[in-house]
Amino acid sequence: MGTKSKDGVRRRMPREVRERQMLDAAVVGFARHGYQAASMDEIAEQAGVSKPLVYLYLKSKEDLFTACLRRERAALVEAVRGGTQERQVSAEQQLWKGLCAFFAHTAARPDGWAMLHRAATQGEPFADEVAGMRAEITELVRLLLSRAAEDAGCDSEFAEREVSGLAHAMVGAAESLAEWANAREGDAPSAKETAATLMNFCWTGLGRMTEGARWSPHR
Amino acid sequence: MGTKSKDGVRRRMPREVRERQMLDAAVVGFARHGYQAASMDEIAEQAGVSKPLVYLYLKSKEDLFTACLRRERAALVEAVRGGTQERQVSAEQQLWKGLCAFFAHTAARPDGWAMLHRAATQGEPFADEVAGMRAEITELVRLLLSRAAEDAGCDSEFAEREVSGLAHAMVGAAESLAEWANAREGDAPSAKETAATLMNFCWTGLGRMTEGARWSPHR
Amino acid sequence: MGTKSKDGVRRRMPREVRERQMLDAAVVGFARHGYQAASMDEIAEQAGVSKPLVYLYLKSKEDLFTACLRRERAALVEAVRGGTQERQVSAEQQLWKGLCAFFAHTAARPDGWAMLHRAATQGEPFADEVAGMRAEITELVRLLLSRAAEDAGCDSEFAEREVSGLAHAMVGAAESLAEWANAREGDAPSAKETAATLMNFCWTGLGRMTEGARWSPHR
Amino acid sequence: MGTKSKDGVRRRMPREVRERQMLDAAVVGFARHGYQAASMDEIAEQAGVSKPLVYLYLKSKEDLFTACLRRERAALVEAVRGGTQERQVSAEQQLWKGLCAFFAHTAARPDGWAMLHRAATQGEPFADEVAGMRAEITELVRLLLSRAAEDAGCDSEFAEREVSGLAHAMVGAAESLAEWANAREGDAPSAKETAATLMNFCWTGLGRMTEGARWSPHR
DNA sequence: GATGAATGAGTCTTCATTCAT
DNA sequence: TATGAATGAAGACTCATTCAT
Repeated sequence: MGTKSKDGVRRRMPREVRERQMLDAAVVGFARHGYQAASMDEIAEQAGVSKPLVYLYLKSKEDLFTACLRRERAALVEAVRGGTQERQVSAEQQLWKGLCAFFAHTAARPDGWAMLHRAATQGEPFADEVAGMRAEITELVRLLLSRAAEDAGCDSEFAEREVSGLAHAMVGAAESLAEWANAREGDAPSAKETAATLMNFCWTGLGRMTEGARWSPHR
Repeated sequence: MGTKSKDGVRRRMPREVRERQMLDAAVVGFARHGYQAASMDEIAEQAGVSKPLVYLYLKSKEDLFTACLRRERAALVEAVRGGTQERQVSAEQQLWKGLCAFFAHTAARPDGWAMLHRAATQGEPFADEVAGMRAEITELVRLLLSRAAEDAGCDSEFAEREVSGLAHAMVGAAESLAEWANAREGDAPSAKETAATLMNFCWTGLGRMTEGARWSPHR
Repeated sequence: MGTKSKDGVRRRMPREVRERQMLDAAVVGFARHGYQAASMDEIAEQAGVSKPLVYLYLKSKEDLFTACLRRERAALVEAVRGGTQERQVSAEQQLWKGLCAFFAHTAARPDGWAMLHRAATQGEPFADEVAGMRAEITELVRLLLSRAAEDAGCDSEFAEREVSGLAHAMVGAAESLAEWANAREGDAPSAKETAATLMNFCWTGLGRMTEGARWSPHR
Repeated sequence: MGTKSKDGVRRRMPREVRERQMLDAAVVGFARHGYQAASMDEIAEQAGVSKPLVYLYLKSKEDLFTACLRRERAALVEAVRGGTQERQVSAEQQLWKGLCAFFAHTAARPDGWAMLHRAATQGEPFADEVAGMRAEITELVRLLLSRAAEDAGCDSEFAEREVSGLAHAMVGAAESLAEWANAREGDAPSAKETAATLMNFCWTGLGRMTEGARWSPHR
């Protein structure tokens, strides 16, 4: 139980390393059980460390959770931003790259993503942190949609509020797809496949909207 | 504290009524704090009943949660089904009606919806129940999309798997929009507005897909 | 262990009674070990109750301590006041009665007194409560000394500050004597004996002071 | 953090010096928080040393406390003895000198005195040590009082037990006054003033007692 | 039908103390 | 000499749950 050297004694490790191990274990625990149900005992054991050490390094359960949150959030945002940063390409291409990066990341770090996703529905203490992340990503998407509209020569009628709603829908759809893709074992679709599904789903509609067309219930 | 008659004595009420009060209180508690953080004490007090009575009627916290889940699930599914049941109309119209019903319901019972939504990320004991509901709704959507494809004379190329993904994306988008709409205070959009946003977003793309067109990264 | 009925089952008791038992046990615990070292587990066991009940009724260790403090303080102050209340008699007689009452009380409730005494040197949270009690008693003594001076036709030279110091000395001496008397087992002096010791010690000096005489190091 | 030389490296210091630093820090800690609440972490940090070093030098918290106790006790007793040692002068003058020395010392080392004073109400482990000190000082006073009685030609009626009580009262009064004097900020009385207050208070009474007079409640 | 009284089991958190270097 | 790394043991506190009336 825990990281041991060859002669069965637990190794001393630099703080940095141990801290990473703890965060790793914590992410798994929080992802699987949620904030409340996750137990510090289990996390410590999973990290191969005694509980006091966890408290020495990470102060409290709340702080530990926040630290995990921040790390995973940073990793995710960076991944998504990475695909969106090239200024040369069109908004369409950027969105595509971003989606690919998103699905690749969520597939590569399923526990990290699960934790972030669950965190959205945990209690107040983390509302801000989580809302912040969601806002960050949604804003990213909103900007892209907005720019796509501009590229298409769309006038200001394509109001802020409408784009906002679309961005939220998009993010929700992406999250749901990520969950769905991760849930499959064996025949999980590739990140690109999933991203393509989403692009297929919405891009045309978005294009038509920029042209001023609106869907209406009457016919 | 609690429901009292004019002379200060707690009223004896038929089981049915008391049970509803408990479920109501529980839904609020679970919605606001999540399963783990919600406390039986608080729920009992909120329901105006002593704790032992809650246990007498609902057996355990887990059972109470499940009961809430089932009730809210049934209400939501029924609401959505209501808009989709008319066999005469087109799949498009049915989807539209269903979305309207969904957003209307989530707006009318925010706590119920919040609980269902949170439940999706609570621990294992309820995974089945919640997954069941999600599957039920997703299946509903999947059928509609499938039928829309058929209506459009689309052949079987529009494979099961692709539609499945779309249905998940759709449901995720709807959930996200519902959350977004509920979060707004004051200028919350109407159910129809929200539904229209979503239809705009996806319906055209869906149409094009049924025609065999696919979005592709290369141009 | 704990209060049991004849058939070995722990009895249900009205809250009031149980609360008193808890306070009794807590006073003993706090008196013997001090605030920090006293354990809630031990207190609960001593009271013949489970820990949660202690928390249900008394909220927290700090609150429990405060409750004990208040109860013992009230009892002590009332006891001392009782001997001092008769307005007819001289200050001298009142002081005498007060001292007798004080020593009688501290002898009758050694744990209560020990707790109060220890509390004076526990940490900040209780500083106010304890300081308040000390101030209350010291003020009582100060008034008596002041009045004794008046009775002796002493002018205002017998300044406030000087009386204040005397009152503190008096209280300190009394506390020390109480401790000393309680520590003896077997040949403990009676309350009256102890009170007489103190009166002997200080009353003449006090009298001379009111006449304007002062002790001085030079002869 | 800690004593560092100019180039930022912690200085190697002779054991003696380090040990003094630790005791100094410990006295402050124990004085402020009491034995239980004082933390070894804080003490080590305050001393500018790592915790293992504290354990290397002082073995355990209990030993550390005892060491502090002994040091402060020795310092206090020596200070008081210093004023009492001259055999030439009268018991009265010796008592006066002793009191002056006591109040001067407690004012000069408030933390040391606070620690000693608090120690009197800490748990069993130190009861002996503390009782020892109290006994030492009380005995000192008792001897003086006894000698004063002798000087006054008082016969053995002035029984041992009576003097014992008086000594305890005296010590208690002195402690209380020391506390009271230390608590004042700004207008704190000088050691001599405080000592004079106490002499005024008791010396006359003591004189009368040696003459056989006794205070009695009946007139 | 309804509840005040009561608890077993478990959680987070802290602290004095010791290795290994 | 001196310390960063690490932990066993214990304490405060809470919660779902049940008895006895």
